[in-house]
Amino acid sequence: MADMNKMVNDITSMDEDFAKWYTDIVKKAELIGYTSVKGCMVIRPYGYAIWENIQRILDNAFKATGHENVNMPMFIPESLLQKEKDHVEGFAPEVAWVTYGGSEKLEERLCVRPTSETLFCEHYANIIQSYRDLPKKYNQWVSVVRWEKTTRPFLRSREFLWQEGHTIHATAEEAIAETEQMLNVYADFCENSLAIPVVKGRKTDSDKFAGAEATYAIEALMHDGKALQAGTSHYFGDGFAKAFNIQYSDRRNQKKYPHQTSWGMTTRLIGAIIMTHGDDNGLVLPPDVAPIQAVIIPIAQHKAGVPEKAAEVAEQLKSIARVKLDDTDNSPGWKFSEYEMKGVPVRIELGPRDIEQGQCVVVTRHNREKTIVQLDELADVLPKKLQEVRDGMFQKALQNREQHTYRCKTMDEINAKLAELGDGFVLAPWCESEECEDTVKEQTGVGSRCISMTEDPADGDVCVCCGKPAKKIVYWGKAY
RNA sequence: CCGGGUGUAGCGCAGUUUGGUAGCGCGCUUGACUGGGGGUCAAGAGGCCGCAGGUUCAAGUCCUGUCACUCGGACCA
Repeated sequence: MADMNKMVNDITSMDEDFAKWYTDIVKKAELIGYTSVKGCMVIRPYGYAIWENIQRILDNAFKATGHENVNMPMFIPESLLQKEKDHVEGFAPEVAWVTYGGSEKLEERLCVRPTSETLFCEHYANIIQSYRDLPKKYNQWVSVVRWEKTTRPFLRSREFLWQEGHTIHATAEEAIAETEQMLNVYADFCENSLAIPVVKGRKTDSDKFAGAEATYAIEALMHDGKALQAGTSHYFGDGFAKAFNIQYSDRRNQKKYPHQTSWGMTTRLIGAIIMTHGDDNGLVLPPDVAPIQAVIIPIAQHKAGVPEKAAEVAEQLKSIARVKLDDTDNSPGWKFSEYEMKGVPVRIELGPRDIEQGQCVVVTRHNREKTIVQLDELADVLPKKLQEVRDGMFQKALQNREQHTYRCKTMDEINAKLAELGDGFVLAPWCESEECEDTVKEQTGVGSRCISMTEDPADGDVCVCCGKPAKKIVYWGKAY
């Protein structure tokens, strides 16, 4: 790769952690996209194809749980954004403003949506009168803008693509159930389709979404031990409904405030894939979302019969998987490296020797294992190999997470574990005070990622920081 | 917002200290041989040295200004 030189030079002048980050993400991200225009991502075709696959799978899951797709405007009038106090305060520092329309100065500034709660609320206020109008379950696939000061490819860019789901329900119970359901949809998607093991948890108050009553998140551990928030699901209570005066009449003709949720996943998922699975040879893509699931590489193409057989195999596999035949005149070695770098899960090598014996060589990307497969069995073997790659990737990531999850009772223990075993998740009890949360971050470098949903403190557990009785078990970690 | 760094061929860089014909690697083009891990050889194309002033017989190199990009810190999907 041409940019390798730059990488090596840059690394020599960086500390080790940063060099690792750089190798992991910049080198790999450049294959599929990069941040270039004013901190906004340019996503190349290969990267966009990954996103399209992510969209397809998630969208099906949303439809299956009763959501409808809509599209809200990109611009939000300032007055509308101002309606919910916490919400504005949270987003104000990072919104981009439109102040001119053509050469005319606008009477009211328009903000470029950083998220669309306010627009959905405006919509709800217009359409909801009766309990019969509830629930409404919407989703939209759009881009949003947050004027970040520092940007990173796929992990943080000023404009990013995402889906945002917005729902409104008659009761708090229903809304809470929705919040949890979508968190589960996200977690299942990450684990099954992306082969990324995730921790489900609730955000601490200091970390929750601006305007939310509760924020739930899935957190994944990258292979360098840093944590990445891969998706969020918020429960709003009736705060937005009150701010936007959304009311419905219940069965007894009483005016009630409905309860809302929102949830989102972004192109950051592509960053998560890169950072979780990537290795020294480049990307490793989960088969479900890989643009090319299997690449066929003919060897010694000039020899009679080789191109014909390769084309025949490609044709045969076309309906089974996303298959590409690379019949360019690059050398086979070059192609091997190329598709490994691009993370193609399965490679099929087909040369004169193979053809003579009615076989081919199948190589799985995650472990680079070679298997000889009879050509007439290939159609059955390929789906199994793809599954094998998914499972192998998941196990590898899970193992990495387990090796880098430390149970700690004291601050000293946290520092010792991190120093000895490297960055990772720290599982430690907490008293629920914000002061302790801050102190832990200051003294150990790990911030609170989320509160465990599966585990509560045992009797006698005390806060890792202040020593008072613990109320929650928290996942701590360094964040991207 | 604070503090560093860099602008020279498509990409990555050297050349700047000490002013004197514009260089290297990769990529690209053409052809030949090759082909089971980025293969070999040959011949080519490609530059307003970020921009604007200044000093000088002479500026990529020195001076002044300016623009752009980038990295780290603090904040965030």
